[in-house]
Amino acid sequence: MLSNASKYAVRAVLFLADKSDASTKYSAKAIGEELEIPVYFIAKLLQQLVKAGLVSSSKGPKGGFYLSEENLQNNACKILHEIDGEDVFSHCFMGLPRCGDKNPCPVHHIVSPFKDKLMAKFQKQSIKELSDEIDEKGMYLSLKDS
Amino acid sequence: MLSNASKYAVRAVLFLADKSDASTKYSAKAIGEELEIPVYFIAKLLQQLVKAGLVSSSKGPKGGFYLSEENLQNNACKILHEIDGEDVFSHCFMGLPRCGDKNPCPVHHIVSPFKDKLMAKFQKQSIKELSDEIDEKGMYLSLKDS
DNA sequence: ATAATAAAAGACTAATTAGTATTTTATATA
DNA sequence: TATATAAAATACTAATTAGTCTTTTATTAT
Repeated sequence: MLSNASKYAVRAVLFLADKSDASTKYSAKAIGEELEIPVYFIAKLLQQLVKAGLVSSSKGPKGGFYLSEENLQNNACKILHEIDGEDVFSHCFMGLPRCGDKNPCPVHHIVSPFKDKLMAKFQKQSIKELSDEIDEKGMYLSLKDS
Repeated sequence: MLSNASKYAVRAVLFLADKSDASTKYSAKAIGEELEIPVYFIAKLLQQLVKAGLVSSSKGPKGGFYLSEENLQNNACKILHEIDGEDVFSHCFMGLPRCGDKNPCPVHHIVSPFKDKLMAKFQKQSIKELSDEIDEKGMYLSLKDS
């Protein structure tokens, strides 16, 4: 459903949402190691997100990636769309072309409400709100030391 | 989540569950065209399932693929496992290593019940039962002519 | 100024998944 | 018994995804 790339990207962004700000930046190396993601890979992904205006960065010593206040107002869906393309969630789980409420595949009635719930998480909440919820409810972006 | 291969395979098997029996067989060509699946591809997949004992076949004129009464007693999960390997559903949706009830990723509480429901479909029901339900509830395996 | 740091850019390689084509073997039927 | 049919076996090619590496550019601090 999601590519490794977009999973990595979302985790990295949520990490930055929690830990970074304009004066506390993280290098690709630090992020990759913290989240157990290949360093060169997450570097490339974050650069792509910077280009798309979803993440902020600065070069040089004390540079790195971070989320600005504006970045925090975006929803997580934008990350997915930027990395995996616009139709990440639109394909039928069983691969049935033109599957829908009127012509459901055998698992449409299970998959459809699941997608709705995911959308509520990723689309209706801002990254800031999602990140706060992750903190409150004790969810994890990394289990490196657990 | 599922590969094209396993989606194709499940649809093909459910098609055979509905339409075939020991005296009514379908060629790979017929199945591929009916389900809008690349013919050579579904041929190869069905051959793999025959080898695994999940589908039956006979060669020559009037030959083709079909499901025997024994084949119908299997669950659909076996198809998925045969094609995509044993850990199709076990990976975390966000790619978090060691995600689980105790250490949930940000969408674990949404994904986990979804997986349970899918399991109930694919693991607890036989292919026969699933196929009957598809008939009853008017679900689709193909929308070729809709 | 210069050295060190870290992103940006871009060019790769590797692995996996998807799909196609060819040859061989078995079997029904004419 | 010859022919046509269709699976089985096998060997591919193509496309996508995953991951790595090198060079360049900008910036900070010494």
